[in-house]
Amino acid sequence: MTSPRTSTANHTLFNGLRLLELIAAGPGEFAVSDLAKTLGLPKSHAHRLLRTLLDAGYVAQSGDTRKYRSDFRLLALAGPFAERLPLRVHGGPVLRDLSEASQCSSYLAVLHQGGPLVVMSDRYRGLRPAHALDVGLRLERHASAFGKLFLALKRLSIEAAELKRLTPYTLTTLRELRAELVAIRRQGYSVNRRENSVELYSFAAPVYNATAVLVGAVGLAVPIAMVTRRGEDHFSALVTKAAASLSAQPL
Amino acid sequence: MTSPRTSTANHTLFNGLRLLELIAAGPGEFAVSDLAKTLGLPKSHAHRLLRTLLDAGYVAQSGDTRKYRSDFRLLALAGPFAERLPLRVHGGPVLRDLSEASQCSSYLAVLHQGGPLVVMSDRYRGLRPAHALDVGLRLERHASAFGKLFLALKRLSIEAAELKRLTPYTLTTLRELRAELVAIRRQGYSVNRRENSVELYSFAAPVYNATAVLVGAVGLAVPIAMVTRRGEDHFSALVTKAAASLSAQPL
DNA sequence: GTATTTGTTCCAAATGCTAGAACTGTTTTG
DNA sequence: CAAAACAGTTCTAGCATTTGGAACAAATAC
Repeated sequence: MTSPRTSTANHTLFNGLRLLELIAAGPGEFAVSDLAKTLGLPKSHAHRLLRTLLDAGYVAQSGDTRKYRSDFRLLALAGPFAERLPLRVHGGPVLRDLSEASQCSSYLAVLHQGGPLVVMSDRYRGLRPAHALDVGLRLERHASAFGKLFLALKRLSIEAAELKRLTPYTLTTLRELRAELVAIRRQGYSVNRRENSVELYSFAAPVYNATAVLVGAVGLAVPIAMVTRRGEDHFSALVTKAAASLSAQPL
Repeated sequence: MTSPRTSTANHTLFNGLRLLELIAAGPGEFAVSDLAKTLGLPKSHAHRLLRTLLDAGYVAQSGDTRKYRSDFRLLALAGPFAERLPLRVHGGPVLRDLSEASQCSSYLAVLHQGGPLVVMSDRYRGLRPAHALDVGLRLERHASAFGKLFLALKRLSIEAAELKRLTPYTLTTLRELRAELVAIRRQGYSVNRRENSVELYSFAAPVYNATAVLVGAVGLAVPIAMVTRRGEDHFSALVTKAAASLSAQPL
């Protein structure tokens, strides 16, 4: 949902989807008033939309607090689609192996509407903290390993206005970013060095299908302590190997 | 989506969601005319709804055939919700082990709006055929192992009209079904013997949380050939064990 | 080459959505 | 403990929005 309203689109459906996204994204329950405020809608209107989502089975209402939360029907929407995605089908074992080998959270992402979007994740069992990337999340193009990888390999254009500073390490000038993209194209993988969160490094490598078309990328989020101990090369080698093994599958 | 329209609900949102479900469920692409016909809407109206879904990023349009298909944004809806479900989080390894041990497809289901709904699936690698149950699918209450299990343990009421015959083995009288439910309560698991598809047996066992509340069930779909070879007890023991190990987790 | 599809655009009519105010119950506050 | 503030829900009436038939162009079938 980028623009609040487009030329000729269905207002009701659009707002209903925004509402559903909001409830689906956050954990826990949501009050009507808060939802209405967030979306800039009158309370009664939000309430009506909620009732429709309720009837359709996408949200449920807590019996006592009267607040709204996601309901299981939501799974019916994305489930079949997700299960048919070749990248996800074959990516499961690859991510599992990668998480096992690196002892970190691993991810699969695709390029969607010009930016990276997480389509699968697998976290190393035993390691809690660094599991911030939910499936469906869109990442910053200039401050994520996935984003920089796609910018580099698809040679996408980007404007200076987009380069928002997120940490002291974020690349905020086109000059810096362009140099980085050249390096990424040369080495075949990308590294995000605390550019998005000061606690994390991340790595990403491209996945190609049988006809050599870029179809996605494999990624890895690594706490800084682990990077200083094992070195960047260790992790970049792991993601590159994982991406290569996924590229060998029939995608 | 049970009833076509409810008393006081948003028509546009409701139809838009039905449209999105339709596209998300089926594989491949969909033509505007077919979608309109299926939903009983005028073509121009369906087209407008599609444009809204397009703008929102939930569907994409093929450049040449002009047909519509699901797009990645769909994952953003269910992704975060699915990843936070304790049953799914802890169920992954359990289903994997179960699929490995049984060499069959295994499933996780919950009770939703009075019927069983698949929330996770894992198919045994190497075995293609019996992977019919998509995540999000709702099953027959009287002709599925999950359905009968929930009917038995939650003591739900069911009417004779619902007992549609699907195969020669389907239980189509309340008398038969009641006897079956008594047996299920006694043995603690349920078996579906070709009652839904003539090629499949299926097994289901209940999952309880720490406070002994029924929160879901573990299931297994087994081709008849394998049942005759290994016996029912083999598979019922496997699902029961898997369900017990999942019940031991913090759900 | 014709005829029947397809997806898309247009527009007028009225449906049904919108949003403010009123209502009821619960929680917070003085 | 009163009373005020705020929760979710219901009501209503005006008018913006959706609606759906018909017209359009392009692609496909015959």
